[in-house]
Amino acid sequence: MMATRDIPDFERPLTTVDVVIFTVLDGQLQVLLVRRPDGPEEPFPNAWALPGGFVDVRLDDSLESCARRKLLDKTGVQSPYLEQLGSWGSKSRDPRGWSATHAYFALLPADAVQLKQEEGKFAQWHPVNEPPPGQPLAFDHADILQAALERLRSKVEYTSLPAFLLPEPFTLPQLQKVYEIVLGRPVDKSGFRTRALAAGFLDEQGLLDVGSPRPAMGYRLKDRAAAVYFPRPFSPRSS
Amino acid sequence: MMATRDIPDFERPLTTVDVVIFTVLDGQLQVLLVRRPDGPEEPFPNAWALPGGFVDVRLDDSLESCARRKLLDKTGVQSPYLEQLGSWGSKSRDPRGWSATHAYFALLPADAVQLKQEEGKFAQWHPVNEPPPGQPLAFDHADILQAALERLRSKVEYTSLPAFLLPEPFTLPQLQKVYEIVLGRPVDKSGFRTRALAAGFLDEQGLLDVGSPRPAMGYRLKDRAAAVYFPRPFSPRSS
DNA sequence: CGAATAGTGTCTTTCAGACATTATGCC
DNA sequence: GGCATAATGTCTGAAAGACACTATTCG
Repeated sequence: MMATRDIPDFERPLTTVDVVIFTVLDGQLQVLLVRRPDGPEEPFPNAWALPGGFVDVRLDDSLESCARRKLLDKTGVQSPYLEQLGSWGSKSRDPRGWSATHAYFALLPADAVQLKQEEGKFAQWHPVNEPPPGQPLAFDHADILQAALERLRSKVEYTSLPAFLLPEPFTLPQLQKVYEIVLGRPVDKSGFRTRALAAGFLDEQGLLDVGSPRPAMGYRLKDRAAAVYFPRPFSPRSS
Repeated sequence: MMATRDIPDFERPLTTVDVVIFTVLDGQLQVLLVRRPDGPEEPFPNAWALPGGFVDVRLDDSLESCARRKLLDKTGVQSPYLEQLGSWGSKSRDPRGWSATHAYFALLPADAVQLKQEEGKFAQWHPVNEPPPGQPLAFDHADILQAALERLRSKVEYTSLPAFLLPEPFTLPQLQKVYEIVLGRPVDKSGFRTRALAAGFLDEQGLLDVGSPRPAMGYRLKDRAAAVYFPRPFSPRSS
């Protein structure tokens, strides 16, 4: 390595933040995408992309606050579950120059979201299993989305993450459904209930009538800031 | 969010990469630290710091190749186990300005390292349990080191990561020792052997005499590039 | 009273942890 | 042959998965 003695005089990389925002809507896991602006000088004009953009050193105190700002702008949600996913940086990922993006992923209940339509820019939910129509995602956002999905699916096996996708209060059958949606496979009811309750992240909120024949107990999270880790992962018995 | 239509005209954050390099030496988990340069304009002069520095857009194709370059510079090691840890960015972490660092962590066998002493800059191994003498670590490197330790200790519970800390070939008792060093607790021999062998990441290399009364089977990794995940974590029986 | 969903009980099998035992090589 | 370490065997208890059963509400 050469001089760290001083700030280097060569070009600084571009610094951006992107947020992968998940929710469950219509029984599917969905991700929020925005359309890139049109224009001859724009990278990936009109393509769908993850919400994000440049770090603004005048507005943002930190990477995380930058991510929260973008999240608030797009969804109106103040404090969803938010975790850092990783960073992607190379000289080729953005045609405008050497760029590094810091990716976050967020989980929130669909009903909390007020999609903002500003200046002809559309934010829209897309099922993660159906690629958005038209061109592929802008930049390396397909890679980032893929990584976010893998992280989510892997953590769902042993954490309370899916609870952040539901509006409160929710019932255990509803929560189980979300686990099944994210995992893509059925989950045993009895085992699920035992584990979820034993993990101790739920507070009872009284019976809840959700339209099914028999009302079920409503629950809310004890702590909407942090996920809870189960001692062992869910796993179908390997025969 | 405002204009992503164009590259913003305000200041760009500084972009750096730091590497947390672990090895096992003298029966302890150790981390490689370097001394910050001295000088009136230097941030944290003379303090110990993680090896790292600015991304050089002329030299580095990507964040990872930047990390590998710094690793090679400091240790001479070409391809250790390397994984991204996360990023830390804020306006206050570096007195020189808004800065974002991309942290990686690397595992390597101590004997592979040729510590380079250049221009009076010292790279030196430090046991992770003993804070280095003098001032605290530069920047937020104590936080980063802490995060790396947590990541390592957590992954050791259910992956083959410790194998990357040993020179090949190694024996199972040696490997078990490394697990115990990183975990900070004893591990049952029988269970360890069963799990390690069942995980299928080892290749037999013939008997190895390591000075103990009875020679033990030597092993090497089938794949030095990737860690293997165990189906279930190690865990002492919770009585 | 029947249908549909909520919630509980029970059985079985797996498997990790604990610990005892055997195997091997060296002095 | 004894000692130290390597390697394997055995037992047991905990717990997860599978599935059957009971409970509750509504029409």
